[in-house]
Amino acid sequence: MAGRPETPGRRPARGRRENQRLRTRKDLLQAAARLLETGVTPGMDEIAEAALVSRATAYRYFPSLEALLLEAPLQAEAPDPEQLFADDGESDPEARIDRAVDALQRMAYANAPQLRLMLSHSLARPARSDRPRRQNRRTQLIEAALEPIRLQLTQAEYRRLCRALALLIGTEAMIVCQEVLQIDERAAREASRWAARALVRETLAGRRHA
Amino acid sequence: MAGRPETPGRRPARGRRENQRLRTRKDLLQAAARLLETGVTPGMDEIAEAALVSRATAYRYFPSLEALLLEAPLQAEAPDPEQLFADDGESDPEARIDRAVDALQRMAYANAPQLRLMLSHSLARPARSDRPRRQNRRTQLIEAALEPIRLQLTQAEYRRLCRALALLIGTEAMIVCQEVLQIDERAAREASRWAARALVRETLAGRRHA
DNA sequence: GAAATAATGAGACTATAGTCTCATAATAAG
DNA sequence: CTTATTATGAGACTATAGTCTCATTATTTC
Repeated sequence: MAGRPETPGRRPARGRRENQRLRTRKDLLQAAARLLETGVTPGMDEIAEAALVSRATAYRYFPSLEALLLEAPLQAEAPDPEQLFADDGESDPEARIDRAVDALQRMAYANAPQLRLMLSHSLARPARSDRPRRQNRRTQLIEAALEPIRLQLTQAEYRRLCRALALLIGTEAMIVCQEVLQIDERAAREASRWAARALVRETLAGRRHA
Repeated sequence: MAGRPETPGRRPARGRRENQRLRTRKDLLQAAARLLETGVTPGMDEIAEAALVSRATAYRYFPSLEALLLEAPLQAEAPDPEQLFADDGESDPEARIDRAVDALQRMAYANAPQLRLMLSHSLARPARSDRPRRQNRRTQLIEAALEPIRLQLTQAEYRRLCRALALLIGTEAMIVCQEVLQIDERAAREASRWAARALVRETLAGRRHA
């Protein structure tokens, strides 16, 4: 029989021809990632061809082009929050936010074409519970950056600040800068950075005066 | 000859059969808007059928499905900046920003399904000069709100503030609140509003201390 | 090595976006 | 009314996403 070679939902079945399947899967994801870096949405044909695999096989491993693109590895990964603040004892909250904003926005721009596509696909249909949720890198990064001042704030203040900061960074902020403001990456980073600092400053100032 | 009936780029040619063309165009846009409100992306076939027009005619008026969807009228229109600040002499910049943020976010949530689709389409492919640009309501609204304090700021300060505010409102901010933060409309408006006020306050405070 | 099993390739098939051509219907001008 | 002009409808055509079937190839097992 033709059959599916380990459709995502199936159990591992680790005894039988696992390496071959893992290699095919990896080849597809790598080919997709390579093509995505060009900024043009690759078709299933192109990806399959680049992976030296037939189109039918590609569909055996991924139920749709979208699923493949969503799993394609990012060119530059988001920095690990732990690691970003691990080396030094920097406790100035503005400096820490600065670093987080900078790291995330650089990552976003480095993966701009792919992130745009991922967002586009996730918006194409109304949220469904069975659909894989989109990754969320920014919340962890923001919380890590605010860690030193968390206890100085009420829960309401902290939550309010976290939410506002989430609006200033990540894929969506990049989109606004590209499509609406039409400014380059450097100016975009500048804008996010200034706003983030200002919100932290404002929060702490309000705390002191209260 | 078959011919195009006033392709967007052509000159008005206002003498010859203009009403017929305007009516067809309006019918297409209205049909698209009606279908979009269901939250599902309509196909050109569906729109043309709903507009009682052939598919070929639809393509004569709009170069692509995307172009049609981008021009489709929103269910609740964004408030006219002039009108929003016309009636009273409110000059407190924070109050004005408050009003602008509130108005735009209410509009965004009222048109959430359609705006999500519009954004999705505009992200699906890399920006191309021949592709219809997306609408931009927020910039005008922000500038109108900041009008009373514009002269108190340097151009750099003003531009910086405008850019930062653009990150806090509009479709993308709504997306972040829905998908990343997963908060309801009221909490989202609250977040945008507080952040916008804080940035205005911070800008003016920095001005005074300088 | 031979048999059973699983992955793959080739290709037919459907659906929708978009293009193009030609015939027809509606309108304006004489 | 007649004629030229213009919008429209019908349908053929290409391209790509996605599905499905079947033969072939590669791997495992005995």
